[in-house]
Amino acid sequence: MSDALRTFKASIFHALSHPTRIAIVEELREGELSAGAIVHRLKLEQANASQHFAVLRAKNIVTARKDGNQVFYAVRDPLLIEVLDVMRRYFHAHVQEALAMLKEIDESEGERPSIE
Amino acid sequence: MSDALRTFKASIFHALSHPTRIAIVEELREGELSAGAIVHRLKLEQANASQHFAVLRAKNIVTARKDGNQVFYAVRDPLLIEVLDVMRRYFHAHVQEALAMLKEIDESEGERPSIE
DNA sequence: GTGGTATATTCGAATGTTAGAATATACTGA
DNA sequence: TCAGTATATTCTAACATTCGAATATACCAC
Repeated sequence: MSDALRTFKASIFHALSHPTRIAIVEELREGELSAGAIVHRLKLEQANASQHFAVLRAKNIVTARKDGNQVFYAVRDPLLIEVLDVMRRYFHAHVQEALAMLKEIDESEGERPSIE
Repeated sequence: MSDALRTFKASIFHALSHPTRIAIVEELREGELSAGAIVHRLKLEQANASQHFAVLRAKNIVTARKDGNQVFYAVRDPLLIEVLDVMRRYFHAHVQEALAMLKEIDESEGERPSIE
C-alpha cells in the first residue's frame, strides 16, 4: 500500500478522532439534521460546532445541503456508520479495559463515567 | 451515548490516525511480527517506530510479547482488522475523490500517487 | 433598504503531536 | 564480566489542533 493511500486513510480516522465529531456523526445516523439542531442537541458552542463541521466537510464525511437559512448535514456514506458499528462491538468486547480507560480519563477530569 | 464513551471511541480513532500506525497495523494483519521486522519492512527510524508502538500499546490495539531479545507485536482484536477492511471498502467506493485528495497531498510533496 | 436568525471564518492563546538525536534498559553469547 | 543487539524512553524544536471571542456572510421577513 502506498504511503499516500495510508495518509488518506489516516486522514479519515483523524477526522473521526474527536469526541464532538463522533457525536455529530452519530447524531446523523438516522438521517440529516440542520447545523442548529445538532448544536442544540449536543449543547455545543456555535462557532466550535461549525469548525467541526468544516473538518467533516473537508474529508467528505458529511454532505451539506443548504435550504434557505439553514444548512442540513448528512453522513455521506453508510459505510462510515458501519465503521462506527464495528467500533461499538469493539467497545463491548472490551468493556473492562474501556472502563479502566474511561476511569483514567475521568480521574483527570473529575467526572463519573457512564456506559451508553 | 455518554461523552466518556465517545471519548473512548475517539481515542481509538486517534491511535489509528497516523499513516505510520496504520501501516504498522496493516503489517500485522497476517499475524505477529517483531518490532525490528516492522521497522525494517516499513523503513522506519527505530526510535520513531517505538514511539508509535507505545501509542498502539497504550490503547491496547496491539499486544506485545517479549521473547528473549525481541518484542513481538500483534493486533489484539480482529475487529480492528475489520474496521480497516470497512475503511478499505470506503476507500474503493470513493477512489475518485481519494485520488483528488492524494493529488493535493502529492502536489505539496512532489511525489506521484499510486493506488494500492 | 433594516433587523433578525443561521451559519461560517478568522484570530489568539493554550495545548498536543511529531520526528530525530541522544540516552537508557534489557537480553544474549563469549 | 564485556560487547553486541533489540527495544524503549527522554528531550526538544517544529508544527498542528483546540477552544472561545469576535467578526463576517447569507438568507428571510418586513
